Amino acid sequence: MTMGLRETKKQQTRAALSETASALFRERGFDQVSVAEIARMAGVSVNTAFNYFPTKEDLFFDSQPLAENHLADVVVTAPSDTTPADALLADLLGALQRRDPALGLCKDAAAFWRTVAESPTLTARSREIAERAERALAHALAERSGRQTGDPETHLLAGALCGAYRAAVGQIRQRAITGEDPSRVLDELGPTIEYLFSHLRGLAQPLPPPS
Amino acid sequence: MTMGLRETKKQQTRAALSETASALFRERGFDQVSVAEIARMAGVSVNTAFNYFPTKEDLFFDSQPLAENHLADVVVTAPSDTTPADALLADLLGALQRRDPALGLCKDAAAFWRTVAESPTLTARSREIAERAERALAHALAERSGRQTGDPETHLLAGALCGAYRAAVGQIRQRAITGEDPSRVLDELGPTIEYLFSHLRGLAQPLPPPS
DNA sequence: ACCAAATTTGGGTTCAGTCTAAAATATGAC
DNA sequence: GTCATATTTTAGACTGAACCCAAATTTGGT
Repeated sequence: MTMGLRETKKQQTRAALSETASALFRERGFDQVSVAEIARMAGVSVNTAFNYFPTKEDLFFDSQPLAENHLADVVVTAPSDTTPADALLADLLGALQRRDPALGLCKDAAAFWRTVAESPTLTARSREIAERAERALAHALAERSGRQTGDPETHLLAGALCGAYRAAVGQIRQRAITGEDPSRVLDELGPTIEYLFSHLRGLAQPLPPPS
Repeated sequence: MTMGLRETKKQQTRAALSETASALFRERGFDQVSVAEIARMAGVSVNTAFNYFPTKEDLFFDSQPLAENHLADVVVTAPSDTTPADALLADLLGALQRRDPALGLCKDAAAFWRTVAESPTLTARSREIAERAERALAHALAERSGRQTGDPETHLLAGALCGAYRAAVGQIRQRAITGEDPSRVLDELGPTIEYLFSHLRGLAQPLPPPS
């Protein structure tokens, strides 16, 4: 339980790597920093770096991990008389109002997402996460409606909801990156988002006719 | 006009690269073939290969290019009394019935998409294309509704429509890959797709209240 | 046949990522 | 404390994608 010296050192090494990586990426961008450089500055060999972080991207997202289960959680924890669309809408508006860092609505979060946007590799990784989030959402929707996992209907529904959600987040982040005022973003996008999701509402609850 | 020897040779080289790549990829998969090998078998240097195809993925998708403007085209060319959702639905069902290769609904197309699915790199690339397709769709929607490009509403709408479309195509391709009978796929997914898009219909036409 | 422009090539370099075998280090038993 | 064992770290070599340059080749026009 007390975690021996071995375990402690491992955590230190890991933290050292993650932190120096984070600092370097922040000041120079993802593609302008090599893993070798990070390892050197963390006082460790390149092999050790790859031992803790299988890819360079993992080194980046360690400090600010992308929550791939967020959408599913939102839907699962929503009260049972709420449609998935409404649950996601509420989540989005809430995040907007509380200036959630995941949306880039504060100085350093904006810098984080700018770094992501500037690197094709990181953008690709975040698309991958989004895809996993969509699958998780499909799973959650299936659970909620008592359907078996893998039911095509839940996947299509998840696709539409996730597509809308991602587009909304994308618009928000884009504005956050360009340094737009958060409350202006809220005013500008809030109604549009609300409008869109209100139309998505109808598509959630009724199961398709069993024909 | 007649295309001199120079141009002819270029096309030959290009074709040789594309074809040998295609053959190698088909029989061994994307990651099990190196650009060096392709170049060698095409009787050309590695540098020349990269001269014609900036990345290895381009070498793959040259034979079966992903149409990143398809969605936009569908919406643009649809009769003006049709909603975008209906246009996309019709396109999808049409492709399903005519066993469009883009859906993997024939032997070699299924193999193509299996190869894509088995390679993280190729999957990433196809996600990238999908994103561009979504942007193009947003642009087309803006055009259609006389709005200015970049209007957030069109982006959100495109996100939802594109999300649904992609999920549908994903389901179809997955079944095609596992060798399911195309007409069974149609029976199984057709109604679900129709159901989903019919609910998306309402969200297309009415512009948001000007507040 | 010759010159200029375009194409191809060889060689070199960087960087991510993998592998193996050898050093360094912690742990537990005595 | 010391020794055997397990774990971590390291050096070193290697592959594959991708970029760069300068030299060699080929082609088009004359």
